[in-house]
Amino acid sequence: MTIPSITVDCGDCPIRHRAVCARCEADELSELDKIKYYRRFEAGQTIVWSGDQMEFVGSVVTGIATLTQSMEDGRTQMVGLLLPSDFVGRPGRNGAAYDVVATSDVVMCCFRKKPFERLMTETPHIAHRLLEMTLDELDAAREWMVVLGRKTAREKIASLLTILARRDASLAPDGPVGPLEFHLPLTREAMADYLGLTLETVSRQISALKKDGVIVLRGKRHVTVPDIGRLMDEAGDDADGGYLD
Amino acid sequence: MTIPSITVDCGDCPIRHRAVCARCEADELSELDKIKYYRRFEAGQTIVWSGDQMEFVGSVVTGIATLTQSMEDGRTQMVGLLLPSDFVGRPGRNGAAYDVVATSDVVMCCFRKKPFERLMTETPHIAHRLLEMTLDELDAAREWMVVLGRKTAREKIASLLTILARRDASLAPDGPVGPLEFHLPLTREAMADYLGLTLETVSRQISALKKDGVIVLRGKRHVTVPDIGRLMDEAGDDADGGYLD
DNA sequence: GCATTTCCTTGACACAGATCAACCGAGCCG
DNA sequence: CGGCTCGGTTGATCTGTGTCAAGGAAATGC
Repeated sequence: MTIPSITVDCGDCPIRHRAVCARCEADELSELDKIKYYRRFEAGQTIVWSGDQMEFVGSVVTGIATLTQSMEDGRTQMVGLLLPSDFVGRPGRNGAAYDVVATSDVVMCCFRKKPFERLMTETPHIAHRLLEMTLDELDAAREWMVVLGRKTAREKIASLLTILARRDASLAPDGPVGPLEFHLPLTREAMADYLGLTLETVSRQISALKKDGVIVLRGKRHVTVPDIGRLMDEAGDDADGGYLD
Repeated sequence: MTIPSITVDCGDCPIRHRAVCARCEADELSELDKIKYYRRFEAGQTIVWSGDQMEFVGSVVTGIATLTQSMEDGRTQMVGLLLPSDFVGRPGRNGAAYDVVATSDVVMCCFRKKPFERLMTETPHIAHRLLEMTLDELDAAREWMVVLGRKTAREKIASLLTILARRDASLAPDGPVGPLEFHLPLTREAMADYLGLTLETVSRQISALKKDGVIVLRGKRHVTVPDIGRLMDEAGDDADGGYLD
């Protein structure tokens, strides 16, 4: 539920990166440019396997990826959703802790890990940004723990839709005005994995929200939210995400 | 489920701090000592209210504290458990994001926030440690998301007991040898808040684990684990916490 | 065209965990 | 001592969500 607060214009990528990218600081421009490169992944492709070495860090430029963790018997829980501008990687760590999977076609703006880490240690400003970003992620993870531990299925769905709606709105140039519309970037099964539900329950609750007029569906993936306040009420959140800093 | 990996001997406190404390680096010794002080909190006392300014960061020296988040209707979810040596605070952030509550009497080794942040920006080593600690916490939070989203009540209890047992064992001088014993530092209600259950379910599952010989209780709070492997099986975890770095 | 696959919806039913309620034992206080 | 509170246990019952199953709609391939 973190709302992007620090964004920078990379100059190259068609998004505003959150936090770390070339051209964010004039000083580091040439250095970061030297170690920057792009990678493309196809929908369904696993970007990193849990436990593997990760040789890069970077940002999602386009597309959606997920962080998931699986139990031995196959139960899986998504622990993070990576939307455009989100950062991927564990600077200072060797192995990946989770599977990173491309849910749609994904383009990532990557930095080679070793040089990036060197740059990080030499550039307090970058280290500081990374700490901020990690604290944001920690906040988001803990916020999600409330969703997983205490919310009903309907509230869970509403919470997820609220995040996606706000995220889309914040990327739009003119901010959240009028009824929000967005494309659902996840299958029902992926939503279930994020919410700790089954796909059948997800489907039923979406149908229920539709029947009650909280959302309008065109096809199965295009969502219109006539009243974002109504949706947030359904999510059981405080009036506003509650962010402070 | 994070296993403490970096500990330092503070020289003053009767614990080995995780990560940041005076005397961890000779260079910063005098500086950190200047801004260090102790605070005592009574059981039940709220150390920080969500949203309030936090004027310190620090480590728990003795006692147990919890991080909790509440919904408007009173449902509460614990999002973190603070045991001796754990770090408290959000360097670089102003408001607290959660309630921090002392579950037992607590002594904290605190550093005044502003000077600590200054020191942090001037001392790459400290900044780097804080990033590592925050990544640890993020891993732990995400690990807990699997517990909340996908585990059964019995598995949840076993997961919590495993954490507490391992934490106690790692603090003991001779490591995990023979049957583990530890004091349950939480009420059934606090356990329920951590696990996304009701206190009745917690009580029932503990009784069931006791009946099945997975644990032995003396009184209501003293736990003996005859076979930690058995307990970990019950928790549904991979053979070992799965930590890599 | 038809077959196949993928994603989704809906129904019937089962069950894990919530809810409501009674009670126990220990500690504390007047 | 009696009365009270707090933390915990256990039983009876209810219910939200999981499970199992059937089938629909759209895309893809032959």
